[in-house]
Amino acid sequence: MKTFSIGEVAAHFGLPISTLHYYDRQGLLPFVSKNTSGQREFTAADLNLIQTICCLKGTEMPIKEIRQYIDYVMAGPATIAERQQLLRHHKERVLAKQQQIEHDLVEIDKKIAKYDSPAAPQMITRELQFAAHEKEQHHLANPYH
Amino acid sequence: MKTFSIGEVAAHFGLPISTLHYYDRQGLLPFVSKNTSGQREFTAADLNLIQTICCLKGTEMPIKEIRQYIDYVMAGPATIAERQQLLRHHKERVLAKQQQIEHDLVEIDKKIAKYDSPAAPQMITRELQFAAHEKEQHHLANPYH
DNA sequence: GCTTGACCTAAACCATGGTTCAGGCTTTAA
DNA sequence: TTAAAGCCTGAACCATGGTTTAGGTCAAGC
Repeated sequence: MKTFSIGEVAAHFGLPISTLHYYDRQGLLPFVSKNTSGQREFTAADLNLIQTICCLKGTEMPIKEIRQYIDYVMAGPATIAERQQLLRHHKERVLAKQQQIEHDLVEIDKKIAKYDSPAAPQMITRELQFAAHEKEQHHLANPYH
Repeated sequence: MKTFSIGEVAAHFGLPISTLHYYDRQGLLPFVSKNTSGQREFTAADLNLIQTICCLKGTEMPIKEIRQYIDYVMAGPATIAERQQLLRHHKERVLAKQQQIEHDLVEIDKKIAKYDSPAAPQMITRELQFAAHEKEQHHLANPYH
């Protein structure tokens, strides 16, 4: 079982090295050791934890919260309940966001479908006219061209 | 059909007024007119467009791209194809991101389940020991406690 | 043994998406 | 008719999540 250089790890996860440095600075990689000449050596276990970090980041967990999670991990088995709570809470947020996106996508799909209709130019022209009319009614400048 | 003040619109969409000002500065609200004394008056049609902006923002479309879309809208029916392409492209990106999140959530769920097991403390202690062992093997400092 | 590519840190820089502040007009309700 | 609340602009400020630069050390191949 060999160890990996930062360049290898970066390539493996498709991240710039600078991002790994940044994560380290933010306290996300306290588990990564350095060899006697100061270079980071990543073990297999390290890669697993970085994989987890990538999952959390991929689901938009803020760095500070990832850091909290990592701190729990570093503290050993005593923090299992806290880790679980943190992950559960995160999961709920992500699911809620997924729901909202789902909803927004429906609206966007409606727009796409509308633009697909052969009657789209007429409909849109009418809408534009109505909008202009509405402005006029209220003695407002017409911003449409 | 009345018009709405910026405060009313902000309340309606659950946004700070400052965000609407910001959007206007970024060119997202060229369709909003001002009355003779310089205050914005939002019409019903304006609210519809802002609703669309909220959908795009809710699905993480960057401001610049929302602006492009709005520019197309302002240009009238001639840009229907461009609007559709923009929305289709956006939709694809959102779906891809949803997929990736789905995948990440599975991993997170595994963690949660693992922490749920009564054997979790033992498992985690063993993992920790193994990680420490791996470090030792490579003559690296043990960062765990 | 020397060059080249990989790595190190610290600090500066950057883009994005806002928020806050200052100073001044407008509208509304007492 | 006047005070309070609401709106205006421009500019400064901020947090987040990195990236870039500078100046130096380290390691691998020739």
